[in-house]
Amino acid sequence: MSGDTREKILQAAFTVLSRQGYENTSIKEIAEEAGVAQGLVHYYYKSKQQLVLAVLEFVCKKVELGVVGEAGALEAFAQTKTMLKESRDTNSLYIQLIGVSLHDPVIGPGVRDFVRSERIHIEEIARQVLAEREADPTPARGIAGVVWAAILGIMVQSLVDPEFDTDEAVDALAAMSLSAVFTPAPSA
Amino acid sequence: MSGDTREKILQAAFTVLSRQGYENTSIKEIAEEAGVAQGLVHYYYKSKQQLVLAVLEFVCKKVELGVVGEAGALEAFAQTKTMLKESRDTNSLYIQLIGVSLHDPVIGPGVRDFVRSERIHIEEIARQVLAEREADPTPARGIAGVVWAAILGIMVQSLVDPEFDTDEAVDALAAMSLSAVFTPAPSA
DNA sequence: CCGGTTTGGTTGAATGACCAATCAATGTCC
DNA sequence: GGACATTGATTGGTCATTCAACCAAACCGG
Repeated sequence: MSGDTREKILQAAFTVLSRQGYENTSIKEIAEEAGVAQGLVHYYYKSKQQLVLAVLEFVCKKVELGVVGEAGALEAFAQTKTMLKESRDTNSLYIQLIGVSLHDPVIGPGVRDFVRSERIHIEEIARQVLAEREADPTPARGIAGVVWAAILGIMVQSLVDPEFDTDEAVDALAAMSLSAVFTPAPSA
Repeated sequence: MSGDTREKILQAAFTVLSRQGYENTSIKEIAEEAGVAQGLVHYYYKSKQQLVLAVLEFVCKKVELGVVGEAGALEAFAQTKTMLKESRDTNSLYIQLIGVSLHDPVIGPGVRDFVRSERIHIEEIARQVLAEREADPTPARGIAGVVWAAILGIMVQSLVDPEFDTDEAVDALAAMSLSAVFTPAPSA
């Protein structure tokens, strides 16, 4: 039952990390939560960092979206809204790891690849929307960068500030993104 | 020379934090960098967390912007560009502390207030731009939330991914923000 | 002008705790 | 009997925080 234990550890790690945060979480606590011996955690994951990266992948598989198409962009924003409401624990872990990644040689590359793939996903959506309007696809990359950035920033605000109006922000983002499609950007 | 030592400690703390990151930084190292005894750090700052919060305030005073007005919005985006290039250390600390704040009762409120005040600052600019166009000021709050969010997200990408094109993203953000002023958002 | 005293600043060693990672030993299934 | 899975004690550190002692300068009564 190897794959089973592996997953048990991942799930336990996520639980403890969500409750206590990265730097207040010890391998010992994760092992206890999973009901296994401390050494077993290191048997499956060479270091705490690799474990945490695996946890990030593990919990983000569940959140993955799969939208494309015309009104699909609007659909994607709607999904973003519920994601911001319902995956708070996952998002919280994500933000934390971004912070850690800035000074950790293992987590750094892992998070960077993660961020890239998300942005590229958004870029594809942007490209499709632009194609449907028969507009120049060039600004897609810049727009995707901004949209990803905005979603992350909204995520941060909704986690940090309980009074922040998340839906309002996502609506504003949707409006800004779509209006940008009509008025081409002035080049620097 | 009390205020002097205080500042020496803050500066040293920033140096070490920038080099090593929050969780790899010990009070001992900060004291060494400042050339004082370990105990002195706790004499001025009751805990590591309060010290780090003070550092954030200390380094952000230097970055503060003071722009308003018509083309002032464009000016603000230009300033944002150079801020993203030149204050990387400060930004890195900021992002890290956001992550830590999610599970720290001392740093949490500190960062939250920080984020709020920044967003309010942007909201004022947005309100002025809308006023000049004689448009409805209602969407200012939502727009400000998105603009702050986007700047933070761009900051993250530029720190995490060396291949990220920061200027392109800021240009796209400027274009999106300004075009949003003309086409009012559809309400949910 | 001068002893003594208070006060604020400063020291560095000691405390008590915690942790990631290792490893030899044990168990379990084929 | 061998490979994989699991144990938990051990190792070698690290850390934030506390504390008793030390120092110097300002202060004050005489």
